[in-house]
Amino acid sequence: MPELPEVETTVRDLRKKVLGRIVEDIWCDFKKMIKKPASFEQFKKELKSKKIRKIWRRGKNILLGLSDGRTLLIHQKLTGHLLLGEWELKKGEWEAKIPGPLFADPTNKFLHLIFFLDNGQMLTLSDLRKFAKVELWDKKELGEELKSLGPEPLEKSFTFKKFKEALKGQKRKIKQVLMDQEVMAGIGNIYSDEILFEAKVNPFKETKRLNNKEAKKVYTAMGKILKKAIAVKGESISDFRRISGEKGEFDPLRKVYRREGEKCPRCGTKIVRKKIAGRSVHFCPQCQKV
DNA sequence: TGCAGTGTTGCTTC
DNA sequence: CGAAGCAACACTGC
Repeated sequence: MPELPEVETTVRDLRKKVLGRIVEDIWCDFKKMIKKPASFEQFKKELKSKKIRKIWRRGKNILLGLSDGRTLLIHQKLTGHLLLGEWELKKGEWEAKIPGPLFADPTNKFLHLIFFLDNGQMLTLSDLRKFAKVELWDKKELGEELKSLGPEPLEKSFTFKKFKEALKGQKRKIKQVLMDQEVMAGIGNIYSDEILFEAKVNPFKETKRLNNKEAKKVYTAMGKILKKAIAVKGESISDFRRISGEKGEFDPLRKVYRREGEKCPRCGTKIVRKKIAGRSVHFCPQCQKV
């Protein structure tokens, strides 16, 4: 599940490897993932010969700025992840050259989209469940598209004061609010559980019932957990991999997510799993009392 | 064996 | 309007 730390990891890896590269050709076997422009042929035509000039992140979106001023937006959703391989020209046709160790990992074999680049590299999207979306936006439309996203949790400008304002008037439980991309952008199920454990706040806590001290703890834990996760290149409990195919190293640092029945590392109480609005939530019933 | 569980987003429903 | 439910999809585990 690529959330903010995984998307940030991908973006930093991409900057090192594909900045300045030119898209020579594109292959796709699941054209429904290309949402804009509507036709794949048009998408291919518009991307061909364009240079990748800028790479950044907004929430969970990967953004590639192109030499014609347009931007390629990739949202990996649940199981999508980008991988960097190589191609070679055989009998006048592109052929993907797949590094053995990378594609020996079963999560890396669901290739549905390939960008053939000008230096013999290929940037591919592996996505088991095929929920990922890819869009090509004009500059002025992109701003409109991203407008609904809330602030970036790690931006310096997202102060505790701004955080409290974002929580103001919320009628849902704190876990739901942290995961709402319009409130703040980039947090999903894994990191909301980990942040609330770190803050010792119960995920079922009604947001309006958080006192200043608790809100501060959630805010501080949010910064701490997200930065830590970025430093170790994200989690790989499920499908996420770095573009090299390597796993992120957050998994052993995970305190509660998917640890139902295991002992809380703080107090030894068994971690429980419950549901909030149809999604699983993991927490320590002792450390995180309502 | 079959079916619930997995979790992001956007659309539909209430 | 806001919140809940469900579909998009495919594989795993019970």
